[in-house]
Amino acid sequence: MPSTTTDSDGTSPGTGKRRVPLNRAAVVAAGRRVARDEGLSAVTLRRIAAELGVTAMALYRHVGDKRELLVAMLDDVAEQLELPDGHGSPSDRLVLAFRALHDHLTTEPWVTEVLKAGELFGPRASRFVEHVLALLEEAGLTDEQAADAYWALWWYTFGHLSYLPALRPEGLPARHELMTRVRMNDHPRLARMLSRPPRQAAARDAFVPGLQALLRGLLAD
Amino acid sequence: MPSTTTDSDGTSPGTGKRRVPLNRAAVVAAGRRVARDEGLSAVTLRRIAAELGVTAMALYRHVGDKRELLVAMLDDVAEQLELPDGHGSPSDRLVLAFRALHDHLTTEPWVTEVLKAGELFGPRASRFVEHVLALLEEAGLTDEQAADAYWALWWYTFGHLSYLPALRPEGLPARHELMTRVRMNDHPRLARMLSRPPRQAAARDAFVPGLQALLRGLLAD
DNA sequence: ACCTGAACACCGTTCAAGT
DNA sequence: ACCTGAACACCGTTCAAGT
Repeated sequence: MPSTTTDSDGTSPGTGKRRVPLNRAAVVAAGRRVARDEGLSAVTLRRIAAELGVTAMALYRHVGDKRELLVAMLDDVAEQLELPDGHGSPSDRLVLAFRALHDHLTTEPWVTEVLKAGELFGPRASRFVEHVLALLEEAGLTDEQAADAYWALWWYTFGHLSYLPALRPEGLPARHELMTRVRMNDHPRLARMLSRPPRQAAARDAFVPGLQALLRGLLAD
Repeated sequence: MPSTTTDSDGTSPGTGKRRVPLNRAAVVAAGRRVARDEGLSAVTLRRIAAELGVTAMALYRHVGDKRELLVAMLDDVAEQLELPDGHGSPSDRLVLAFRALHDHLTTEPWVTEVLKAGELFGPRASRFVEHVLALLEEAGLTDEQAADAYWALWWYTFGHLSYLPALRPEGLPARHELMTRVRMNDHPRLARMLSRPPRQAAARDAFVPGLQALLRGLLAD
C-alpha cells in the first residue's frame, strides 16, 4: 500500500535525505514494507533505519523496542481487515468471517510469524471479535458458550495458518525426509496419507470443511 | 528425566572433566535439560557446550546445526508419548488420544515454542498419527476423510497449545492493556468476554469441549 | 528536540590450529 | 579423531555526545 514515489514519511524510500522528522507511522510503514518484501527475518532495526535513511537508534524515539514495533505492525494489518456482510444463516456468515480473516492474515506471510511469536492480535481486531460473538449469539449460544466457541474457532484457524508454511516449497524436503524415515510397514494408514500429493492448495481447501465441521459441532446443542 | 548424579554422557552436569567422548544423545539430553530448566531462549550452543564442559564448536561434530538439534530434541519428546489404550467409542478414544498428546506437549513449554518455529513433529510421532487414523477409520471415515480430519484435529490442538502461553502470568499485562484500549461501548460482547476471569485453567478446560465439538462435526456425515 | 557514533553483550557459524 | 581459540558477521540496546 505504499505509493509509488513518496511515502508517508515524505521521502522516497531508501533514497534522499530526511525532509521532515520521523514519526511512528512512518516507522511502522517501513517495517511492513521490509517485512512484505524481504520477510520477517529482514525486519531488524538497522534495516528499517536504512530504509528511512536514518540510524537504528533514531527509531527508539518513536518505538519503545522491537516487540512494540511488531505489535504496531500487526495492529496496522488488523485495521485493514474487512468484515464481509453476508446473508444467510449465522453459520454461513461465520464461515465467511473466518475465511476473510484467514485470507487476510495469509496475504502477508510475516503476519503469521509474528502471531506465532506470541503477540496478541491487537485492539484494532476487536471489530472482528465482536462481529463473531454477535453471530454466535444469533445462533443461539449463551455468552459463555459464545466465548468458548470463539476461542475454538480461533485456535483452529490459527493452527491452520501456522501449518501452511510447512507445506511451502522450502518445507517439502523436510516432509519428504520424514516420509522416508517412517517405517511404512508398521504404519499403513500414515503411509497412505503421506503418499497423497501434499499441495499447498489442498491444505488451503481443507480449511473450510474443517471449519464447517467445527461449527456444526459447536452450534448443535 | 536425567538421573541425579550421573548423566548419559558420563559426567556430572556442569562439573568435572570429560571422561568419555561426546555423543549425539548426550548433546540432545543436555539440550533438553537446559530447555526444561531455563527455557528455550537459554538453549544456545554455547550454553549447552558449557553444560557438557566443552566449547560450542565441539557440538558441531555431533549435530549439523542448531535447527537439527531442536528437531532431535523434539523427536526425543515424541518418543516418550504414551498412547492411551481406552475403551469406548472411537470418538471417546480420539478425545483420550488428543488429550494425552496435549498434556504431553504441555509438560515442557519449550516444546510448543519449537513447534511454533515451524518444526514438524518428527518421525517418532508416527505411532500417534497411525493410532488416530485407525480410530477415524473405525468411526467410518474414508482414507481421505480421515486425513482431513486428522489435520483439523491437529490444527485445533496446536492452536490451543500456542495460545496457552499468552494466558500465563507474563502475558496477562498485555491482555489487560488490550482490555483498556478496546472501546468497550462499541463492543459490548467483547467487553463481557474479556471481563470473565482469564485463568489459564479455564483455557485448559476449554480444550476438551472444543475438541468434542470438532469431533462431533467431523464424524457426523 | 532530534539524531549519531561507538560500544556492550550477545548470537550461529567457519576455519585453521592444536593434541 | 576430537576438541580449541580466535575471528566473522550479525543482533537489540545503552549512553554520551553532537547539532
